[in-house]
Amino acid sequence: MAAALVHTHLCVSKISKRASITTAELIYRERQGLTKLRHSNSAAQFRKCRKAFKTLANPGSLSLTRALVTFVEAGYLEDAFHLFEKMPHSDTFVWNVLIKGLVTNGFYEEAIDIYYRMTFAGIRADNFTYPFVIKACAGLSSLFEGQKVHSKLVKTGLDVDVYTSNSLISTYAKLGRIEFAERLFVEMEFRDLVSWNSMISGYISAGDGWNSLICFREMQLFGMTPDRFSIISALGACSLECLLQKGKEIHCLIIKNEFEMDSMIQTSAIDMYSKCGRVDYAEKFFDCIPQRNIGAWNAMIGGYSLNNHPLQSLACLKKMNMASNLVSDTVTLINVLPACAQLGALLQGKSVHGVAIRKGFLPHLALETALINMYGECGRLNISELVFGQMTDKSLISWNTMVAAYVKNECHQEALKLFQNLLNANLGPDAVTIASILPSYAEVGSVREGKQIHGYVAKSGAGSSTYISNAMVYMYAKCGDLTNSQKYFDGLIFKDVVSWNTIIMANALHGFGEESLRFFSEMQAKGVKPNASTFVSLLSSCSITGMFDEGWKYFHSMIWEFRIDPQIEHYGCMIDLLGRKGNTHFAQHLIEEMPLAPTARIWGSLLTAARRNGDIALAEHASAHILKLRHDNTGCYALLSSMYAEAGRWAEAECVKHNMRKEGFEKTAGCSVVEIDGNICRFFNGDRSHEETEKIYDALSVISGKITKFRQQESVGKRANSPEFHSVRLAITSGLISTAPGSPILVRKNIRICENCHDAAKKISDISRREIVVGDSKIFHHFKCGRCTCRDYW
DNA sequence: AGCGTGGTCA
Repeated sequence: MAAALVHTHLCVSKISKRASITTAELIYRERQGLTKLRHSNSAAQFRKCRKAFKTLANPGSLSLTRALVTFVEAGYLEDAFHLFEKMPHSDTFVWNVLIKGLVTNGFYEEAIDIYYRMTFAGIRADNFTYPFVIKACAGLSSLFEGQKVHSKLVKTGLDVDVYTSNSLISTYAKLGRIEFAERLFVEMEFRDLVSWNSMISGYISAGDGWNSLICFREMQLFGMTPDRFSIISALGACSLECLLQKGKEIHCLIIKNEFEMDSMIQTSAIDMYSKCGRVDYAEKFFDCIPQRNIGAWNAMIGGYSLNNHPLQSLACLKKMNMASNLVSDTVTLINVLPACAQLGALLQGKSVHGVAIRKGFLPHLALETALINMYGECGRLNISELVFGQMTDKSLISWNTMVAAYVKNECHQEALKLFQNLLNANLGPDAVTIASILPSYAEVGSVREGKQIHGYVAKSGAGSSTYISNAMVYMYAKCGDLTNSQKYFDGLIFKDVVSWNTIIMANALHGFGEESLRFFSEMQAKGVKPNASTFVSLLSSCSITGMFDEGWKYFHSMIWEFRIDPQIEHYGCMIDLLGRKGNTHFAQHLIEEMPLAPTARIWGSLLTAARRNGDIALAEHASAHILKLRHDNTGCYALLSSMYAEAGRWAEAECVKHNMRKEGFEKTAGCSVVEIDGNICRFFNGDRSHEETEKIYDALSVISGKITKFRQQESVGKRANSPEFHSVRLAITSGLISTAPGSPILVRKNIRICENCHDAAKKISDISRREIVVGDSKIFHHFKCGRCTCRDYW
């Protein structure tokens, strides 16, 4: 209790810094207060406040209590506090007024402290006190405090008060304990309209629109007539569950009850229609409002953003600024930012940020989160990071948004690091977090990390989502663990078309073409209709494993049997397939003839084909197109320069390297990762930083001796960038000497494996009698008995 | 006596 008292004084001093009021100060404050009140445009309040100040200046005529009420009503917490400390406060009423003032102004912690100070002073809290105290618990998100207060209520018998019970219902719902709210509601002896409304909105806090609507119907069966509160909540329930029909019914109720001029109902109705995906209905409703309030505008601006009409969203904001005297508030900005994000309109986004700063809206949790998202979508991660770093208050949503921003910009390492911080901060990841982070695990995660995230998926209950399950199947496959990917897939109770597409792609990635085809037949046998993505997986599988005839067969059946128009990705697969067959002319022809504009990825396929066929002219042609289309062309430059080098055209090779540096690109350093006893070992080319370096290099020299019989002499020179010491070989060797004989070795590499190492890996798999799996930037190579699943084309 | 419950757009 002593601690609570000390705390109270600290908190009080936050609000009221001075200890006493002088007459001069009073006059000053009066002037200040009066000016403020004039602005607030309330003549009645203005007169009252003036009277209150007079009362204070002239203690003879006093009604200090009345003055206190006036201060609290005007929101002058400082003055209220001064007065409170100076007046006798043996009366419950005085305390109640102060607590009310604190709660309505958001000083929840202080309100709770005053409540404890009150009980400590021996003043009995009454049925007027508790609704505020309970509301403060909700504001603090403190279930602990809430339950403490509740038990006190039961002890004093005040829990039968309908006001108090109603507050408890909504507070429990807000604190995530809808079952407590339900129990209270059921056990209430007398339920009024507010009780029903609290329950209806309580279900919405719990994210349960269905029960909210059931409650809404039941209240009518009990003879209660819904008021504006009930209607606003019911509309919220329709938005939550996307129930357009039900929403229209409630719209009828609005008309019947003549609530159309209620601005909050207007806002809710616009929101309901746009959340149900009918921005046109929302627009109609909006257009019929003669005097639009800021809420209606905000809902409309948000509705356009939500339904992917970013230009209309921006236009709506402009219209608001032009056609009305309304000014943007925080919600306006929060709603228009997704539109900037969708358009990638950095300039507009920045100007919104500017407005937020100028108007003093920051820091603001939701607004900052929207900014992080906008900058992330516009590719300005550094600003996202800056905003995130400066946030004084972060919610799980802000964390999720930052993770998603990293993932969107393919900064997977950063995403994983942030996710780790999130776990360390003891913020339980939710389904959104997991869905955002899984692609990063797929891109850079190890099998061990994959299993770790598997644990979080199970713990968070996110595994019941098919979306997340599919991402898990893909993640395991992308981490190199096809067995667990398969297992996870087999364990799925509900498999949608994406699940099947994923397992087909998973097998394609690992070069198991026949398996892919088998899954394709199986999905059709199970009655799942393939979609365009199914064929991307299937055709990729054909091209990766070189099933030429099957590839064309499926391409044709896609068009003629399944009536799916080929998209650019399908053409990409076919061009890969043609390239693999060495038919570069036909590949080029297909690019020219296809009805879609070729992308950098398409020219990349042609470039790969050119490389395999040693066709430098074609490679130059493809590269020229890539350089025009894409910004980051590190891979393209690297490939071209190595082709020139292989052909002995050194000057041109050097020229390409020069251009690359000129544009500010560095050749990506090759890096391979192998997992040994759950530890991740990372190797660069010629890396000597590993603690077992001597052992690894000794073993590698023995291996090299066995696989390159006549080149032995050369390697004495030991150039660090010689293929002999490429990162893949270091990783494989490290795996060989540190794991049990006969067990498979899994290595992942950030860039394409070079031909020399591919050849070496085949031989190593043969002489060591081990299965070696190497995942490079494109596919997984399963080396076994001197052969690779990619059949030497990648 | 006066202080009380539920609500929109994020």
